[in-house]
Amino acid sequence: MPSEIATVEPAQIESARRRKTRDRLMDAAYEVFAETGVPAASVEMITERAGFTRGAFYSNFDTKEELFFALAERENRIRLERLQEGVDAILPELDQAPLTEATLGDVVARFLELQSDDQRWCIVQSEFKLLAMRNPAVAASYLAYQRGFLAQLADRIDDAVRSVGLRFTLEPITAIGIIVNVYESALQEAILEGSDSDSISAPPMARATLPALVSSLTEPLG
Amino acid sequence: MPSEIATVEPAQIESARRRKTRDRLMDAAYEVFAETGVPAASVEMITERAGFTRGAFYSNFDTKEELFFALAERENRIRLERLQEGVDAILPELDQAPLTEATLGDVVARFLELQSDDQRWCIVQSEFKLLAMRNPAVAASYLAYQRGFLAQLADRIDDAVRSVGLRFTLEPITAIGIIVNVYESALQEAILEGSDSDSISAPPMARATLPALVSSLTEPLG
DNA sequence: TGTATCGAATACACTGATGTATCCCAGAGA
DNA sequence: TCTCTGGGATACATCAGTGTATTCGATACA
Repeated sequence: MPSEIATVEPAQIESARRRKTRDRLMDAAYEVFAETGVPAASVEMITERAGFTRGAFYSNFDTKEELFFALAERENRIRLERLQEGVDAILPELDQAPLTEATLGDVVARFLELQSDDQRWCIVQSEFKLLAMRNPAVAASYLAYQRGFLAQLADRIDDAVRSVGLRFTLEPITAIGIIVNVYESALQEAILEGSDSDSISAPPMARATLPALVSSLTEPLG
Repeated sequence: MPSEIATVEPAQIESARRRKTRDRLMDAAYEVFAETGVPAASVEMITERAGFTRGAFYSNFDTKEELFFALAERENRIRLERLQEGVDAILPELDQAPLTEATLGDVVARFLELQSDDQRWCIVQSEFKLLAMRNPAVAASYLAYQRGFLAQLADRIDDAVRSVGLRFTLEPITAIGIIVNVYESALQEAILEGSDSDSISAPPMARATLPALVSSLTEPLG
C-alpha cells in the first residue's frame, strides 16, 4: 500500500536513459542551430541528426524553444565551470614564469578563450542575444548570465593586473567589459573572414590587439 | 517602327509608381524583420503591413531574401550619407565652441549616433551579421560596408583628436574600431535592459563611458 | 471617350512542418 | 519465463507558406 502511494507521484525521476536521449538531442540541436539558426531549424532536422524520430523529441521537450533554452543552459554551465577550472590551471604556471607587463595581455587572452572556444558557440550565442533583444524574459536571463561571467572574470583579471603593479584607469568591470567586447568582435570578424574554411582561426587578431589594449587601459599602481 | 524597337527592350525603367511600391514594401519589411526576425517573417506579414497583397510582392521581388538585401542596401546608403552630412553639420559648431579634451568624447558619441540611430536598426543589423556569419557572400558585403564606414569615421575622429593635441596610442583604425564596438554593445545592452519599454534610450551608457575610454586610448601628441 | 498597358489582386495547387493519438518493443522485476 | 511499464516509432490530420497563372482596374495617351 505505501509503495502504491509512492508510485502515485508521476515518476519524473529523469531516468538515465532519458537523460542520455535529451543530451543527444541537445548535441544535435547545437549543430543544427549553429548551421541554420533557431527559427529555420525544424524539429525533424534535429531528431534526424540525433538518430531519433520526432516522437522521441516530443516525449522529451514540448517545443523547439524549450530545447534551445535547455541547450543554452547546459552550455553556459559548462563554460562557467571551465572558467573556474581553467583559471586554476593557468595560475600555477605563473609561479614558474611570473606574470609581467609583457605577458599580461596573453594571459588575459587565454582567460577569454576559456569562454568562447569555438565558432559554433559564437553563432549560437549571437542567436540567443538576438532572441533576448526581442523578449524581455529571455533578456533577463541573458543579462544575468553575462554579468555573472563578467564578474567572475573581472575578479581574476583584476588580480592579475594588480600582481604586476598596474591598475585599470576605468572601473575594473567597465574596463574588462570592454576587453571582452573587443575579444568577441575579433572572434566574429574571424568567422566573417574565414567563412569558407570552417577552421577555428579564432584568436590571432585578438592576440595581436589585446596586449596593446590592456596596456592602454592600465596605469602604474599608487 | 523605331518606337516599336524602343519598346522591345523590356521597359524596366523603374516607374515612379513601382519605386513607391518597393519603398513601401521595404518600410514594412523593416518593421516586420525587426519584430520577428528574417526567417520567421512571412511574405504575407510584410505585404499585409504594407497594405498590399502577396501578388504585389512577387511582382517586385523574387524572394524574401532579395527584399532583405535591398532593404539593407537602402539603409546602409542612408546612413553613410547621414554621416557625411552630420559631420559637416557638427564641424561648424566647433568654431564657436572649440573642441577640447573635455568635449572630445561627446563629439565622438555624436558621430556614432549618426549611424546607429534606433533600436530597430540595431536589431536588423544583428540579423544581417548573423546571416553573414553563415554565408561567405553576405559576409563579404557586410565587411565591405563596415570597413567603409569605419574608414570614413576614422578619418573624421582622428582629425578631431589631433586638433586637440592628442593622438591614439594604438593604430587609429584599431582604436576607433574598439570605440565603435563599445558604442554598439552599449546600445545592445540598452535594448536588453529596456526591452519592455520600446523607447530609444540608446546612448546614456555610451555617453558615460566613451569620454573616459577615448582619453584612455589617447596620449599627448609628439 | 476609348484603348492599351502596367502593375496590383485573386485563386489555386503544392510542399513541408507540426502536434498528437496510437502502437510496439526492450528491459526491469518477480 | 512472463508481465508490465517506460519511452521511442509510426501514421495521420492540420495548417501555414509559397509560387504562379490569371484576372481586374487604374492611369496615360490618342
